[in-house]
Amino acid sequence: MSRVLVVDDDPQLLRALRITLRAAGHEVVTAADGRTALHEAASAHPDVVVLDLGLPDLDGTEVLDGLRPWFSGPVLVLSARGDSHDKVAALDAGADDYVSKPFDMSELLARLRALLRRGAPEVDEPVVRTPHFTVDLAARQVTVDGVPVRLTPTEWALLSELVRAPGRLVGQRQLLQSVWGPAYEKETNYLRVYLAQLRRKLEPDPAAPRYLRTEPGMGYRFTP
Amino acid sequence: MSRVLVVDDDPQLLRALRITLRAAGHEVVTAADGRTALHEAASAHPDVVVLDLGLPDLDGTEVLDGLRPWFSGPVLVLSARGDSHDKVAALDAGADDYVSKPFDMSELLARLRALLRRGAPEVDEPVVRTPHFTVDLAARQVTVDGVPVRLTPTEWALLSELVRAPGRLVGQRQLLQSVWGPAYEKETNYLRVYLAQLRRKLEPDPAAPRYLRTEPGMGYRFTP
DNA sequence: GCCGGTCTTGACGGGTTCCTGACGCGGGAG
DNA sequence: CTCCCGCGTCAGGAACCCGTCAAGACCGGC
Repeated sequence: MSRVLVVDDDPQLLRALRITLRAAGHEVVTAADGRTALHEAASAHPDVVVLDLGLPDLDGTEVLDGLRPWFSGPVLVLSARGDSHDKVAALDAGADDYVSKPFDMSELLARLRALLRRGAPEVDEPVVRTPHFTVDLAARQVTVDGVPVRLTPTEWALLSELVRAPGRLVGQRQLLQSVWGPAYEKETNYLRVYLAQLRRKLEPDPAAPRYLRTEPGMGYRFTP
Repeated sequence: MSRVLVVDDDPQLLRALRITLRAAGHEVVTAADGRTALHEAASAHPDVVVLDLGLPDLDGTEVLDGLRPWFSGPVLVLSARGDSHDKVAALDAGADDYVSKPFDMSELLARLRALLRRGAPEVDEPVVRTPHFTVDLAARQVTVDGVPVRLTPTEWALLSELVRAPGRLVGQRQLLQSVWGPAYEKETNYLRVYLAQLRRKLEPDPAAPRYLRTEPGMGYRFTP
């Protein structure tokens, strides 16, 4: 899902964090001291940094100072010291959150989710393009060859569900459930009707779908 | 500097927070229960919300749910309960930070600074122009072909909400919520009435809207 | 109390969207 | 070869949504 750089000098904690973060779907990069941390942050392009303040070579604030001029992603600071003076110092040095050891792993994960959630909209590409049409998720607008096309609410709900998973197959149950609700899991003819309408509005040749393909018996797939 | 909405039912804490935040250079708006909180959040346009979870009328999560669909600024949750399950729940419900009572005031301020630092600068161009009329968001004035037009408070609230998102579709729920408050989510006829009034005052041809377009079933869109 | 402006509320006609059933086609199974 | 399931297509009626108008409620200033 997203890349996390974990900086800590305690190998045991590092290992625990790596396992937990992997299980939560993150890609994990680790560093055991400040110098490596700065190096890894530059080369691995993490989305978020988890930084222990008690490092053998550099002070935690020094790492933050080295990071902040060019790294714009969120930084979550871990520390054994819990008094508020340290927290204020770290937060004002550029940290986005501060968690005292010992900490609860599920809370750490939730705080990471909150940080990533906020960072995501900027990085996330809310506009999907194909050679023939573009879908702007944020503005809720579709244009074919540059001219805006009007979609009904149902058409839009269906299209956005497909476009949010480019190249991936989306099961008909999932489509029906997220557009019409859990009670309509069996009404596959709805899909046929509305897919046809979408293709008529978007595809260059609606009879030979190029972007909104159907996988017989399984579902549909949007291929940019 | 920035506007803070503080939601807490303890008048003493509310007063302390107001004084401290004022001293730190913030503008402070307060609410003592969930309903007022949602209403104030809609009308006062705060940059950040400090939300106590233990409110007399609504559950804290309900306030978050009412807030999140349209409020994009950071939310810092205060709570008397400190176990990690509550923290995870609040963070996953859309909170950006979680502080347990009793808390250190300087830490709260530092966390607010961190949240505001990351928050979008919101350097919106305060004056929006179209070939036919201009909207000055800062001066609260609209001119059509150079001549000022009088708008009622409700008309203005609706127009500014639309103009703040040029080209983007604004859902009718969001419009109703931010103009009339969360209790009016279903009164879509208000929108019809006031959109008609706005079009009569602004559009060159009110019968064929060019700038304030309606997307049936979804909402309205301002296109410059 | 009166009056002007503003906000709410209800009703109606016209247009659009949604659901539903029917039909034809094609490919795989028997 | 035939049957049958799944898919695409089409069309019609019901339900919904929107724009419009007007009358009553509300609230301030005078």
